[in-house]
Amino acid sequence: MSILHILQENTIKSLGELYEQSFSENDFQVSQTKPEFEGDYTIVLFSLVKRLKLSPDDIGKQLAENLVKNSGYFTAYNIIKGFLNLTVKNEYWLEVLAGNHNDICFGKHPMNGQKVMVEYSSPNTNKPLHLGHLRNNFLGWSVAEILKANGCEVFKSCIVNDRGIHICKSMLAWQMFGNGQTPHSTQTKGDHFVGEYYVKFNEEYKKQVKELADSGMSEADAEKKAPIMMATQQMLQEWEKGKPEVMDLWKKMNGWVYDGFDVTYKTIGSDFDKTYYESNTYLLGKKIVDEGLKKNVFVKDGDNSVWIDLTNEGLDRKIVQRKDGTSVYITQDIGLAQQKYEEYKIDKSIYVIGDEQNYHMKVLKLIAEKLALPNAENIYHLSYGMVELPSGKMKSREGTVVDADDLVDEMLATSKQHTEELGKVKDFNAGELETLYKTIGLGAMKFYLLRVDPKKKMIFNPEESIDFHGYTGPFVQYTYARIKSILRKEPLLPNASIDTDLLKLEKEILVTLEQYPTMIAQAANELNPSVIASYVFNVAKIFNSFYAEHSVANAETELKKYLRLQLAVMTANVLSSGMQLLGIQVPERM
RNA sequence: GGCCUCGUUGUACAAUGGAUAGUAUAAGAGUUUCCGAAGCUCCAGACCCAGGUUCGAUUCCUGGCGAGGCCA
Repeated sequence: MSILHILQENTIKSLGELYEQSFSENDFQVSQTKPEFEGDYTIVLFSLVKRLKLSPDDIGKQLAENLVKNSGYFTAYNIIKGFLNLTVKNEYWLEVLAGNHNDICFGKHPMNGQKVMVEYSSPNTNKPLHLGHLRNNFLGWSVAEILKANGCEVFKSCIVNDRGIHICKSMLAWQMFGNGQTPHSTQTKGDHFVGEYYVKFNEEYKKQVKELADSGMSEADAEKKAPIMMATQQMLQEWEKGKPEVMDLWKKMNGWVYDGFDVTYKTIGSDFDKTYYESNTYLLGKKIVDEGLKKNVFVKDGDNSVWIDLTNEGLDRKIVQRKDGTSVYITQDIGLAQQKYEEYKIDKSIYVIGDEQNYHMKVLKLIAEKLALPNAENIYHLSYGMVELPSGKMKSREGTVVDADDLVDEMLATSKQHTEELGKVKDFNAGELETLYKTIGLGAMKFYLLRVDPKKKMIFNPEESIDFHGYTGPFVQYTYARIKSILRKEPLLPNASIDTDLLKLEKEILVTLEQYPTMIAQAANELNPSVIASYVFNVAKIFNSFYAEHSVANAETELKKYLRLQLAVMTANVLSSGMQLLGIQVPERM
């Protein structure tokens, strides 16, 4: 139990004794004491003033006296303008340190029996991954790890959008312009290869539309009547009927794409416990429509299309099956939601999907609830904002989309350049250097994309992300490597006793380290890795400022040296653990 | 047109309704015979506007203005 909880419980108890009423933790606020004041934790007294009809000073004084006398955890207090600052006894902090400094699992919570699925990444197979996918992948992976650390059993899943008109576009363009070329024959990564034909399709399409429009056809008609588009529509129908040549082509080209994706996923560290393919799940929609009609959740219109009325929920009437009997995305998604539950018996289902789908996901959840799917209320859309560049928004039409692989390459090159400029790694061999560049480059990118609240749109600045100064991944990695270096030179040896006199900065490190379990719980609760990112950075910063002034080597006494080494070990463990939750590689040297 | 999200220093990000609105960068001033200066110390700069609720509002509510997204 953290000192925060201890303080809350004792405060509730003390208030009860003093004023003979019952209190809860919502009746007052506890926060960490600001550095410029004396004390470790602060109770804000204003919320109690009205209820007790006493002045903040009186309440503070009575409460503090009681806490100091009875709890056994607090040694001193002061009251400033309605804020009660309490000092926790040194023995408590030293016990935390002695008991946990060597525990590499410190901060992680025991299994709680909850099963959670995190669906993320979810690519289309007609083009390669881009910058937006990177935010998605890093978020999904990190959230899954954070939930595990918080005690959940987690299944990572991915739904591959492997069918539909967009795939057929690439396929048709390859038939027209491919000349039998393959990723192998052109030395191109498979997903990029297929993506090129998607671009070629659009170029040809635009050309044909313009020709038709020039010959007098209306713009709208031209868009429908362009031969290449009609051929694509026909191919989609043939695919749905399972025509062998089309299926073979489809399998071949998707295979190329998967080979490409595998490489990217391996580089960025994404993995999945279960991959779903839309080609297998898109028929689940039909089952759902039947079920919905039976339960009178859906209604059939005169033209045979099926609808759901969500006007009472403040939304629209929404179509769930077209008049030709084909299902729409939303119904397929509900079918898959049901299948996930049946296969894994999950308590909670998290979808990492961009915020442009907020409306879609709201409807999905609502329909699932109306159909009374198990745990429908525990469908959660982890919505994230778009990633923009300093130069502006990414627009596929304008060709300003940043390719994931290209960006990763750029990050590796930059990390190499910066590292070489510093010239600190002369004793590294070629293999170690390559690993290091990857560790730094990817660490920089992950930290930068995760340090922002997921809900908010953000600007990704590649140059700034790989800066070794400031609020960045490399700074945290550097701090870790530096601690490991100190510990190599001066290992921590067992010692019977420890200095009980703490410097203010030593205590600041301890207070911060002790909060790690709370931070994991908060990050899991909010599904927000930025909580961990800012915490880890804070730990690194405090460590640096402390050891700049108070080195291990020059410690005043042996007891001080021992204490500082213990602190260094615990800091390294927390940094390492936190970086792993963010998917960041932990360098022993850099 | 309807619905949703967001406006915080030059820039990028924080802040369960609480202390002097944090942090990082860039700008300015220091700091390497000292365990890693990829560090540390100091300095200066911001809540879109107008109302309302409150002991107290960047936060909650209403209305503007501005940016973005979704739907037909």
